[in-house]
Amino acid sequence: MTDGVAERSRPRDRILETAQDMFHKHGIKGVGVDAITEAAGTNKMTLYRHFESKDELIIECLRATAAKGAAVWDEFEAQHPGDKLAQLHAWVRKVADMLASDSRGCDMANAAVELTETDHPARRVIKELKQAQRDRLVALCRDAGIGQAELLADTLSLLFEGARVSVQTVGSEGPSAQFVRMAESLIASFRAR
Amino acid sequence: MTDGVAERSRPRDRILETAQDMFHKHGIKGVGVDAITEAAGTNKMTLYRHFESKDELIIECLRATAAKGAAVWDEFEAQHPGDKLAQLHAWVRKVADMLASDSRGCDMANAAVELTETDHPARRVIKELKQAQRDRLVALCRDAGIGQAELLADTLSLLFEGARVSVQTVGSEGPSAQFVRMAESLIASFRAR
DNA sequence: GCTGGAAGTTACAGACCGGTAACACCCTAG
DNA sequence: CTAGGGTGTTACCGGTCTGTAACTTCCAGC
Repeated sequence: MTDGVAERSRPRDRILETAQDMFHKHGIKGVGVDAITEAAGTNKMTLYRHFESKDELIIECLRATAAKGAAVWDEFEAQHPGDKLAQLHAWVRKVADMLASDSRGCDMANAAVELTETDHPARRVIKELKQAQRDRLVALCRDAGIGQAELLADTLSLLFEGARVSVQTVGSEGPSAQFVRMAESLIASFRAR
Repeated sequence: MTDGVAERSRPRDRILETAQDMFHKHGIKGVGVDAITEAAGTNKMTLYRHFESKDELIIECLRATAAKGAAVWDEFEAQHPGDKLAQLHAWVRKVADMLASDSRGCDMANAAVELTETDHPARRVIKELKQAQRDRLVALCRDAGIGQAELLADTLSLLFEGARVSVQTVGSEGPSAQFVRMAESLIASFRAR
């Protein structure tokens, strides 16, 4: 039987899960490794047996978060098999849900804000993952039969990214409240070209 | 004669200027008060004689940065007196300049990412300043004779915010490179309605 | 020249940080 | 039963952080 937050899974998994959650809520520099291990029901030595440094843990967390995001895209395909336009609209709704239910924005973007050293090992990972996200959105737009797929995907990307930041600064009643309307009318106008 | 970075102005002004610069480059949690005072050519005691805490210094820095931003808007008015549409286009160009010349994004947004405590004193200041920014953009759009001024301003706000974040994650060659094209075609389509 | 306030200096308190060493424990595979 | 690897525990290192105390130095206004 699992007991509450920290499942009785293997320590490494608990650490990774807990670290993702705490980094998301309190920021990377706002959480120490001691706090993570305590919340994960383990200890610092065990963490350092599985991750060679906090930086590596950060990277693994970002990869795990991105993998969860990729899984959501797979759900779109499962729910609307072959219907790329429906998948695009599902993405818009999903984004709106995230904006309404979470006020801490994108972990990768937040990490990029916090980790200012240009040669920080996490930065290239962030760039890779964000480019993969963008590529997937471009492919979706293209496969939905939209002409200027790159431009639409980039525009939607910026709206998305901006909305997640805006929620953090002025809350979900600010400009981000109009995200669905903006995205839908954008998609419509690109389809009309 | 001023010697390099730290002008021979009054210590409080030097601290404020230096702190703005260092917070912007290295993040709030990435800079200690000792480092600020040293770079400002003064010392920690003097800082704490002028600011009651680091948090208050942060707030003053945000206000100062916002004031500089407001001054840019005044330049638009000076360069295109009465021509609100030209001022809107000047804003678009200015944003593009910022995206190309600075890779560290908006200080207020970055602060919101770093200061995760919901009751942090800086958070309400960030919200106030961001709302003021938004209000000014709405007014500009409305005075430019655009019908759905709020919606256009909110859309431009999200594009802007998203572009500044995107520069931090994937660089200035990513989606943010299309900002001008997106903004201009948006303005055109709103004007056509 | 004197005085008073602003600024500089040194030292320190107390907390937290990432990371490591040494050792005890437990549980499973053989 | 035993061996060994994964895990837990405690203590510690060296460094950094915000913030303060006590004292000295400087400089402008009178």
